[in-house]
Amino acid sequence: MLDRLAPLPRSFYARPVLTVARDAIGKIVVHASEEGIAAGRIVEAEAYRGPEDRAAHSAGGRRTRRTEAMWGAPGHAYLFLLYGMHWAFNLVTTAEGEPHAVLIRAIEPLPPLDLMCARRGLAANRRELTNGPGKVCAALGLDGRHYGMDLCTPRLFLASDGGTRRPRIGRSPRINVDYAGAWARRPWRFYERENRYVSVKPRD
DNA sequence: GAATAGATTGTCT
DNA sequence: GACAATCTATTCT
Repeated sequence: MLDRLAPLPRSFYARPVLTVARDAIGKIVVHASEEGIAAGRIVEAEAYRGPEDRAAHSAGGRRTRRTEAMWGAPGHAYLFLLYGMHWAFNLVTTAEGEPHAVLIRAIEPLPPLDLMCARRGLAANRRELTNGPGKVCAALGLDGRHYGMDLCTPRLFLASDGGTRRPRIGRSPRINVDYAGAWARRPWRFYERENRYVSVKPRD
């Protein structure tokens, strides 16, 4: 099943970041590593749009070693370390020189589940498997080594599910960006309604 | 179910 | 030296 999936083209990422974030819901992330294959349906994602968006790492035009990937060409991976112990996975979007990215906050794991369960130390069908950005990276086996990786290769990519399931999409403010003032209240988080793997319960 | 504390490290001021 | 787009275990109710 998973081996029949083909990477979405770069044109998928080379669009406005809010469009990509919304369109990412229902897409499948695949990571094929030496350990094996792991994949899931994206059920929650957030858009970050520097330099004007004060919640983005690229806010105010910040361009450092850490944020460099955000400024690069669309269709690449931006990963960063949170709180010294969890990685977060983002899609670089829009165009080179525009530091926009989509944070993948939650996925619904797809079989085979054994590798993801082993990496998380949890039984299958536990929603804690992948209901948060750090958990997604742990389950998929993503970390700093994947920084800047091209998402249009068979190693790490997004794919369409072939339109088998049409997600009902909800919107809400982004999670844990209170420091960004008015920007924190923008509804730039997208999620699949009623999906049990969505991290923070939306109030809709 | 909600609230809280503690973990732990690369990056930037 | 402060801090971060978080997670987990624990301790409540």
